[in-house]
Amino acid sequence: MPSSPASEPRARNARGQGELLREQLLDAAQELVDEQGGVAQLSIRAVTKRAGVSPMALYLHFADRGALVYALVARGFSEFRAAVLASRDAADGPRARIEAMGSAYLAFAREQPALYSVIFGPLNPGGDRKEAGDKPLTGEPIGRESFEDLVEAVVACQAAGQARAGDAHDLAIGMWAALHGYATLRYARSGVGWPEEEAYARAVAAAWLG
Amino acid sequence: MPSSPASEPRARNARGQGELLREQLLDAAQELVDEQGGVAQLSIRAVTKRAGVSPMALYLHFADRGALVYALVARGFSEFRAAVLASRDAADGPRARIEAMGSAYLAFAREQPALYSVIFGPLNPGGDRKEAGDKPLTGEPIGRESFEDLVEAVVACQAAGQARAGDAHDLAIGMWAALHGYATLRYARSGVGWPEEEAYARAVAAAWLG
DNA sequence: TGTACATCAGTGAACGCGCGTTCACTGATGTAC
DNA sequence: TGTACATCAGTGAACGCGCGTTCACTGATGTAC
Repeated sequence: MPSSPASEPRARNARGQGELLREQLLDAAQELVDEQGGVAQLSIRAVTKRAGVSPMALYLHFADRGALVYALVARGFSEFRAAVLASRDAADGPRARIEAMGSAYLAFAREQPALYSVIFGPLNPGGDRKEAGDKPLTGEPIGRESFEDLVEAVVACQAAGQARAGDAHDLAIGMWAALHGYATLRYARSGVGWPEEEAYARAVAAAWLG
Repeated sequence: MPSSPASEPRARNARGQGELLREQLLDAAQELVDEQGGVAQLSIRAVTKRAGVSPMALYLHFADRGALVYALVARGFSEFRAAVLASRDAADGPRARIEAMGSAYLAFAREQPALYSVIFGPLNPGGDRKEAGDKPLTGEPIGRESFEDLVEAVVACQAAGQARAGDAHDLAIGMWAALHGYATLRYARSGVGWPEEEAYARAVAAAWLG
C-alpha cells in the first residue's frame, strides 16, 4: 500500500537534513497567513501542527514567534522583489519596463494578498500579538529596496525622454502610493468597479510620468 | 476631598442612564484600537477593564465581540465621513472642494491611523479573531458612501469645466486609490520622503482631473 | 405615608480553550577506537 | 568487526496566562397600591 495522506505521522528528517524542517515550517506558516489574511493570529502551535511536528520542534529553528514571523516576511519580500524585477527585465524599453513593474506588483498583491499586506503593512508585524522577545524590524524597513528599484526605473525613463522632468523620487512616490492603494483596496472593496491591472498600471504611469 | 482618579471604583450609572455605558465602552475600545494599531487583538476583557466595569457588563449592550467591533467601526466611519464632508463644504468652488476632501481624508488617516485602517481595511474585521457569532459586514461595505461622495464631487467639477471629461467613476477610483495608498504607506514607510498632505492632495487632483 | 414589588445596572465565579515557553527526556544514527 | 559514545532530530508534559461566554446572583431605586 502506498504512503497514506497527510494524516499519518511525519517521518523525522535524516541526520544532517534537520534544516529541511525550517522551510517546511515557513511553508506551513505561509499557508496559515494566506488563510487568516494576516500575521496577527499566527501561532506556533498552529504552524507546527500543520507541519506535523510538536510545538517544541519550532524552537530548533526559530528563537521565538517573532523570529518566525520575521523570517516569513523576509522570504516573502524576496519573492516579491524577484517577481517584479523579472517582469521588468522581460520588458522592452524604459517606459514598458515601468509598466511591467507595476503590473507585476499588482499581480503579486492579488496572488498573495496576505503576504503582500504583511510586507507593506505596519512595521514590526510580530509585535501585533505580544512584545515579549519579538525582534523589531530595525534598519531598512522591508520594501525599501523595491522602492529604490522603482526610482531607478523612473530615472532610466527620464534619461530616455519617456517621462516628464522632475524629481524621480517624487514621481516614484506617487506611483508607489497609487499601486499600493489599488493593491489593498481593490479586493477589500470590490463592488466599486475597478480597472484591470495592466490598464491601471499604464494609467498610473501616464498620470505621474506624463 | 475631590473625586480621586480613574483607579477608584466606578460608580454605576443612575437608573435610566444605562445607555451611557455603551458609549464609554466604545470609547475604551477606540483607545485600545489606537494603542494596538488594529482590531485583531481587541478583547472584551481589556475593553471592560479600561471602562472600569466587569466583563459581563459589556453583554448588556453588545451581543458579542463582533457586535462591539461592528459598532466601533460604524461609529468611526460616521466621524470620518462627517469630517470629509465638513471640509468639502468649507471650501470654495468644485475643484477646491475636491482638494479639501482629499486633505481631510489624509488628515483623518494621520490622526486616527488604526481606526482608518479598520474602516478601509479588509471587511469583516471582527472575524479576524474567531468566527463564532461574529456579525459579518454584509450589504454596503463600509466606506462606500464616502466613495459616492467623491464621485459626486468629480461630477460637479466636470460640470464646472474644472476637470477633464471621462467617466467620473473611473477618475474617482484613481483618486481614491492614490489617497488610500498615501494614507496607509506614509506612516508605515516614513523614511522615504513624503510630500505634505495638501500638496499631495492637489497633485492627485492634478494627475486624475487634469 | 408605608410598604411590597418590579426593574435596572450591574457583579462574581467558573467553564474550557489555545497560547508561548520551560524543562527534561528519547531513540535512531553515525563515528572513534 | 564490535561496541561505547556523542550527536542529531526531534517528543511530552506541564506552567501560567488571557480569552469569550455561561449561569446565577446583588443591591439600589423607583412605582403601585
